Amino acid sequence: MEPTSKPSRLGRPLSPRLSRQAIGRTALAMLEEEGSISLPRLAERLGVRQSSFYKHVTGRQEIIELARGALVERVPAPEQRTGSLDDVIRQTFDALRSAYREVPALLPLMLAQPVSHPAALALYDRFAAAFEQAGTPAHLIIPALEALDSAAIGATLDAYTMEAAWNIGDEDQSRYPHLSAAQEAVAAKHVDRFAFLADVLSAGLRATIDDA
Amino acid sequence: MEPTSKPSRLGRPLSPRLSRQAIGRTALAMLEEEGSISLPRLAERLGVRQSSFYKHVTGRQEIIELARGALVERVPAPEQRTGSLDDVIRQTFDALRSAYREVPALLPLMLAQPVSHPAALALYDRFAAAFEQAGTPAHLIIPALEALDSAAIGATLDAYTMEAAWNIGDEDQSRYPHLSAAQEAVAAKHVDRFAFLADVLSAGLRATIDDA
DNA sequence: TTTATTAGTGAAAGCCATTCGCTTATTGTG
DNA sequence: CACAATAAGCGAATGGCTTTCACTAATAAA
Repeated sequence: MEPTSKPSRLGRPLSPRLSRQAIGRTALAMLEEEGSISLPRLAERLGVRQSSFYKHVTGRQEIIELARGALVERVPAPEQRTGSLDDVIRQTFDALRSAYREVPALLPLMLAQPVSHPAALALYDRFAAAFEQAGTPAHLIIPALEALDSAAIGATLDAYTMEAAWNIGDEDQSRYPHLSAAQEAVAAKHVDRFAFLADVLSAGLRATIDDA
Repeated sequence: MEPTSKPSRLGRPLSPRLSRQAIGRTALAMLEEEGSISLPRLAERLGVRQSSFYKHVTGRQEIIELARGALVERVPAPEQRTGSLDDVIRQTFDALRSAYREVPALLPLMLAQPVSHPAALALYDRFAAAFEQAGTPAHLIIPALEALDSAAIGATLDAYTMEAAWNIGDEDQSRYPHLSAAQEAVAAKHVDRFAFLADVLSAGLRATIDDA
């Protein structure tokens, strides 16, 4: 006879079908594939009715927070024990950007609520440790992290949302002459905006930190 | 007899009660005061039923875009004709940040969709002109603007959302030692995160632009 | 004057998040 | 070992949301 799995339509199932981790991971996958989260569809994916979520979670917001956790799980720890400030800056920026770029649709949801998932806090803690070890003054660590995080988020959203957007409609080019000229120039030179941002942040952070 | 105003429950009203501008401005006000937009409540504010919106607008998304337009209307044009690159950088960052800080709740909504409002494009065009005039190479204007915009958005959201957030729960401080140490240090020194970001961007952008 | 268009209304459809009472399995206690 | 307490599902219902569509009355055009 079947040990676990499918039968029994009513009452507690033989083995649990949900867990906070499974919810977070599936929500993240749904965001990647469909671009949004809805509880009915999420429930369907997990072979469960929507009302079941509330045994594991207080509501939609917490599911988004679990998706953040699932995303953060993918970010690798900072590499080596000893790195220059430049290395740390670039590794941090790179790690954040790589994570975000795979699920841009999560960003607007994430940004609408505070960070509370332990895995996310732990990740920031690891980054803070790396900055500390690279000699950053304690009072500048958080500002530096915020700068990198903001830039990574912004760059991801720009690539995701804006790309098509301020590619201005052909006939309207004359309305925004400076903008469309700049647009053409950046396209012609295939500027790597991500590398540009990394350079800006590295130069700016190093200068400002050493100044202090 | 009353020339315009209230009577007539059915059919076209004597004078129009809605306009795209009014919708955008009221939506922005609602975001400032209530922190979110809903069409029923927006309709109530405007003395109208929700279905009326669809005579002026294709849907919720477009209303958000109109709110972006209303926000952008508040941003002053770049000051003087001739400014150093540093001036332009700081004025741009400042203008964006000042606008965003008054309606942080709009940011997650804005970020979920492309920029299409003419006033917003016109604003970016003015910024592009200022960079151009300050001698920025054409292919770096857009990347520089994106960097400033991202940073302004990130700084605003950090102040709005995170403040309470990675103020870690007291008992959990030991779980994130580096983060909470950094948190204490930044609090003790009253670091002005906004000024820090402005310095980082200014130094970084100038270095990277002059390099090219 | 007639006709077309415009800007409102009202009702309804369909999605969504959330709550609650119910059922069945598991866990802990005397 | 019985048996209470708890845990994890389900089903149904509520209330909010966006959007659509047929309607009505005022204005603009022919």
